Amino acid sequence: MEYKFGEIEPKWQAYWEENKTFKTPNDFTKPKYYILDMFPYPSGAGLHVGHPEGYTATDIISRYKRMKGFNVLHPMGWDAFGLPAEQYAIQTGTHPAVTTQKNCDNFRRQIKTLGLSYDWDREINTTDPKYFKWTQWIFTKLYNTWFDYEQGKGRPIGELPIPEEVKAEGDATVKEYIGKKRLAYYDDAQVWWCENCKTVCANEEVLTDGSHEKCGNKVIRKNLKQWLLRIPHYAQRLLEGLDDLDWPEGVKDMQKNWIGKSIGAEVDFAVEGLTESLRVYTTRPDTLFGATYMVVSPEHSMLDALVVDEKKEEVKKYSQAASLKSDLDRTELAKEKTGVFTGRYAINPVTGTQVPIWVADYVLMGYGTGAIMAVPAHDTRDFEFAEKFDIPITCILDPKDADEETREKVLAGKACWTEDGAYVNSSSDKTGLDINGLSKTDGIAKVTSWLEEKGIGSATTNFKLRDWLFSRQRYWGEPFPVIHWEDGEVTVVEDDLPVTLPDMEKFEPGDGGESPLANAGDWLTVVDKNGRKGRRETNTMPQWAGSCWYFLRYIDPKNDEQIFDPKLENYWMPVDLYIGGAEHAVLHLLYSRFWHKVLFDLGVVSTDEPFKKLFNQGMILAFAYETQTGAKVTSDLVEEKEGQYFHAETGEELRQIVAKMSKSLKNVINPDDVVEKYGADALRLYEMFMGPLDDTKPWAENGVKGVFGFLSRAHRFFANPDHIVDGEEDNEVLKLLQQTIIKVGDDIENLKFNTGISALMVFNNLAIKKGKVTKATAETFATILAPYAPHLAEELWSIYGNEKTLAYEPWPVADESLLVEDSHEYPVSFNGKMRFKIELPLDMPRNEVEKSVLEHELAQKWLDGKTPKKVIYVPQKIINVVI
RNA sequence: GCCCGGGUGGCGGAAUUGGUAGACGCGCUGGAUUCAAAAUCCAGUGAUAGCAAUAUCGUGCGGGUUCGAUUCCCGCCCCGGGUACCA
Repeated sequence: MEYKFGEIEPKWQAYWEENKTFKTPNDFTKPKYYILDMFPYPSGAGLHVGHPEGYTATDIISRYKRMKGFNVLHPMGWDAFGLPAEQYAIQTGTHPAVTTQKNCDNFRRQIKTLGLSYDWDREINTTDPKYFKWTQWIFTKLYNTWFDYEQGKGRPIGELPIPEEVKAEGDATVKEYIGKKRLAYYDDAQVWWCENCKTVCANEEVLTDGSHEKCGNKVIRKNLKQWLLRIPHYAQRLLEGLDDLDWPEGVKDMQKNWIGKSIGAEVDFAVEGLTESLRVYTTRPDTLFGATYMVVSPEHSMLDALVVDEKKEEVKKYSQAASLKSDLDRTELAKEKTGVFTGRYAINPVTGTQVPIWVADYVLMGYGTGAIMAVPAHDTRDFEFAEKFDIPITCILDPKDADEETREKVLAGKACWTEDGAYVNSSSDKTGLDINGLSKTDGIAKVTSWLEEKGIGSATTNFKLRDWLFSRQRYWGEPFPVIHWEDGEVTVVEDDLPVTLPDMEKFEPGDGGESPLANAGDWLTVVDKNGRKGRRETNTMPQWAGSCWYFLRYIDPKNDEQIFDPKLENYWMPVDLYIGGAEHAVLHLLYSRFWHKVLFDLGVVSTDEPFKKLFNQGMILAFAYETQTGAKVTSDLVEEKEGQYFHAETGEELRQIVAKMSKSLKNVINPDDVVEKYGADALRLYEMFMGPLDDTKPWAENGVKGVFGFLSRAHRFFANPDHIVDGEEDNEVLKLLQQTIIKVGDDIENLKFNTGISALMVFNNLAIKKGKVTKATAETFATILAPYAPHLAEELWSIYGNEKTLAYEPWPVADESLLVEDSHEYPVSFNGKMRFKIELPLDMPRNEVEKSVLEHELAQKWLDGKTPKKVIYVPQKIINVVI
């Protein structure tokens, strides 16, 4: 009875397709369950084994939930705009649409061979004009929305109150005023530019080392007119929204850090010889007594006014040098502080003393006010700077808990102390402020209210989150529905969407940051009814645009009248479970939440957050091999003998290590090959059996053989009518079956697929050992196997004479009465060490339990004549004798 | 530097309201089957000592709490991820 997966699997895949088994009806009478995969970018390389990991997990849950009576929405689509197709077009002249179509077809074919239960009638593609019509539509909504801080929500731009003084200035000023409030705006921006990709990229797309996350090339700064989105307006909402989400804490932390909320105060320092004061932002207004100098960033707007004549030349030189430095030089490696004294002094408002104002590039213009008060005694950066330039260091926090040596140094201004301490030197007769003896919280509160009374400061909140750079110099992306008119007006087109891409033959980007669309001929030019000429926006949207909202389109993918039917949205949203890689922790997931909140405020969607529960699958790595000296050896040159590894040519013994799959190591696993050799069910099972879903783990072909063995044994046993008998089921089998039903179900609910499979294996082992089971048992086994190995399960189900698919058979309910025990085999320990076991009735009174244990012959041995001090008896758990 | 996550057999990994450490699978060893091999089946398999029954040790390291700690607390070490002049 051979396990012919090569026949079984295509047969059932064809059955599901022909019968539209997984078509999802909009059946409002059933409870819904929306389970979503992060849709892939269909690359030319096809699926790798990382894709099916998440897809199998969601498929198992989908199949399980259907059996539990839910109406399950489980769709798939393509995030198909993107660079590779465009680069291929530049090289070969093949239109990106052609390449994309081919790749999508290949991905779909591959995914179908895995037996995943998607509703293919809901397939979407971000490059389809019928799809990106609505991406553009959302862009127009962003453009026409402003954030009302009083109500804490986005509102239509028409509801924006215009102040009288603005109105008085005329239409142009009103327009400008409105433009400054829109969530999408077009402006000069200092942007990250990747010379390799010839495009700009968002802050979030630049890695820590200053390289572009797409290609690894170092990015540079450039000034360009670009579209930006005012995501910081939603910073507070995005932060608060995280609290109620069932997401991995790590991802929430990453988003929190990225949003970077800090609470502090803005303080105005009077500047000697100027009427204008210098405003700084600080999180520690209570350390004002220790502020011995100030720093403004080289880009600060007041810099010119601050610099005294004799310092002009020096400061100018310094600022120019700073502007030429890349941000990388300014932050990453250049730990050595640099700066120049402006020659000007400010007055410390709490001490009334003079403090010098410096310019230094360790202060960034983009955060706070671009100027700081420096407290060198208690801030590492300020301390380094003050030491280098011999600026006074005043200790105002006594490190009471530190060791004596450190404490003395800190008090003397010879060391920096950044922890808490007791205020010293924190009072002034001149200004009357005194915070000595207060706690940190009280100190901050007292100084802040003192500043507020004097009208020179106020409590302020700051966020690290910056405007989102939203345009790219690419061809293969959503065109902006935007026209730049010859008279300088910019309009956003709201009717006649979509704006489609022009057909082109050359896709090279222009020099100096011009999109390929700048050469688009007729497409470029527009004339309005008054004869005014305009030029279409030539930048396109970033790849994130299409993925920001795709989960909404699955709900009603063919609707040409609306983005979706609100009734359907109301039923299906939010996404109940979203599974994908952790690499999207801040990018896609933050952008998506932002758009969703705007759409929520505008009443387009019914939920404030799109994804109720999020889960990250771990990365799949592969084994690689290296010599004793650490030289890597490609996998085709490795031989395994008796569990050890040798170089096929030199015979040298090799070490097995774990590494990312890579072409250079020749250790890439192609799912097609696995399906060919072991079948889709084996691939699915192994992907889940490897370990916890969220762990990073290495692929091992022997592991695939292991689960393949399980499927073969299960098939050999359960598909053979000789093993399926009538009559009463064996008690042991019956009992284990109930336990397995519970275990497999619970493990699916908790995404612990590896142990669920283990339970199925244990049951299979027992059935084989017994040699026979009843038909009822066999059918139950097929049912609980189905989410994991659906092809084999359907096969068995039909062998038992069922004519319909088991995809909608109810999940079995365990008969818990069969699991009730009347006795328990207790482990008996002496001083915590397990020594022997004893079977005792559950209803035995405590004193009799103790008696039975102590009378046991082995107990005499361990007691060794002594009287036990105490006997711990935990019913149904253990017995511990303390001697 | 800071913030997360993690260290358990030869390997992937089980087990946490504190209660038999090592489920399940791989690998390995022995046996059955075979002319032989593959495949399959059966048995064994944490380390050390012992013919064995059995004993001692054992969940990164060092302490602590407890009748009892992989699990809780304190202090370290190592690995992975994120982030970094954000005032």
